[in-house]
Amino acid sequence: MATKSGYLFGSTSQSDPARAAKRPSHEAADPAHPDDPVIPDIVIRRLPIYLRALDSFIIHGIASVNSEELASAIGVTAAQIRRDLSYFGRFGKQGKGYDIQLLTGEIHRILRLDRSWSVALVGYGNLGQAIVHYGGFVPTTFSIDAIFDRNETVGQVVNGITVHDSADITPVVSELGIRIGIIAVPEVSAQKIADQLVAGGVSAILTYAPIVIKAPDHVTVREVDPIGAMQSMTYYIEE
Amino acid sequence: MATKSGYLFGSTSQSDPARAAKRPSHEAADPAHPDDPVIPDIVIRRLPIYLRALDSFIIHGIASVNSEELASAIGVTAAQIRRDLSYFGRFGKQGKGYDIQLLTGEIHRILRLDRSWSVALVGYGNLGQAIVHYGGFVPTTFSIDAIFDRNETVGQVVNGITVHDSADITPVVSELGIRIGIIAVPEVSAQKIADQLVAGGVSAILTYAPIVIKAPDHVTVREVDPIGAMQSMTYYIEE
DNA sequence: GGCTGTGAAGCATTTCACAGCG
DNA sequence: CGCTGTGAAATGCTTCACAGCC
Repeated sequence: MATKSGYLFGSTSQSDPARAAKRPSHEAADPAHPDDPVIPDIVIRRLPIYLRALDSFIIHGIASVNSEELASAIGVTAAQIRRDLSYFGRFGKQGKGYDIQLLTGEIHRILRLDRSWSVALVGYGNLGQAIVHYGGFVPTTFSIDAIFDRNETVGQVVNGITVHDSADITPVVSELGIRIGIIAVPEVSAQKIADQLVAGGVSAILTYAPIVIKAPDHVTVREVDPIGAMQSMTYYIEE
Repeated sequence: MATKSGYLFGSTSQSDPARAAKRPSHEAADPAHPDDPVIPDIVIRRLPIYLRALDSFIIHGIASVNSEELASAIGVTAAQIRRDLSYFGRFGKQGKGYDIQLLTGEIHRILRLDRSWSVALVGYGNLGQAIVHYGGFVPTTFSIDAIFDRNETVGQVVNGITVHDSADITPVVSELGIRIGIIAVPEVSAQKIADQLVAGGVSAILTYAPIVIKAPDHVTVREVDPIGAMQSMTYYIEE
């Protein structure tokens, strides 16, 4: 359905602009929470950051934090944290703060990270291989269950799964019921790959290709754009 | 000095929150353009996207576009493009639109991409290697001129440059006059690496480590966070 | 007493809509 | 006549500030 925020395109993501009527639309597709007061996408994108900070507190053996402490760990204001969380419920205790274990659980539930998600990776070149072997995926709830590419890598077995030909994206993704796709192919083929993923039933796409991926409204697209990030930082470098 | 926008942390970046007084502060450091009416960081972060779209038009042999065409190629509104560009000058022609060659040149100048920038890469594991071998860097104005790591990779020669020991970041970066650093090391060492880079004179940091990097105000930090992007997309996946 | 949750206020960004130039 | 550039309006997000619960 509709979309969210739109200040910039998010850390990623994009889409059509003034499509229907308003909503600058981009990155986000409609929430699977039609009833909610429509939570800003910006808030949704901050939740993973809160999660990381909470993890860090847990590791340090801390059991509860107040909004002030959490805020300074992340680099935002305490009011923002309280406001963000208030969109979803009342997780704190006056005079106390937030129980970290509890809050972590709530955020996981909100983001639907309290289950595991199958992911399809398209493109098994340098980047794709780095993604597969990246340890950072392990502690998360995502598991790469299908890999696609063309050329010689097809047929190769990685982590127990066979690299399929990109031509089979739609049927394989559909068969496996995969809802998340990662695009790690060159720009020229990115849009086509996205279309195939969508046709296979994917509704969330993370793309590393530096182009604006067009997708239906119900598909969320986020873009990882290190080059763009660098190109915008040079603006601020003082000589 | 100060900072920019702050809606989320940008596609990346972050920093302290209510540091001085207001400005949510984050990602951006003061512009090297103290006189300008202070351009929103969000606008700066969109310029690389405009650049990509313009490139694509050039490749297709198109010489000029109006705001409407450019907008629909990117997925934003025409008004936004006109407003964004108006922060920097008047690059269009009424009744005509924008000359692509000219506009590309102007944006390059604005972002200071009309020169080449030396970059230091810290971390030469899977990710670091993928970054070095990533073709996407070639057509840009960035060149990795120093690589750092620990362990066995030290001393190895890559693309003509030797992998230095991370202990030497500060002196080497300083010696080479490098102003941009890329952090591709595990979370635990990321902050320390950032400190070393800053001590060496770096004022723009692109980090792949999923933690909030603290840096002085004059340093711009942008974060690439694929895991966070995925964790926030699951919110929208409809069953 | 401390700290959350939240109206209301304050800002920032986007969009409208149109005067006016080429 | 088309399309830019831009006041002014609209929208959206963040921060203030405080009532009220633990």
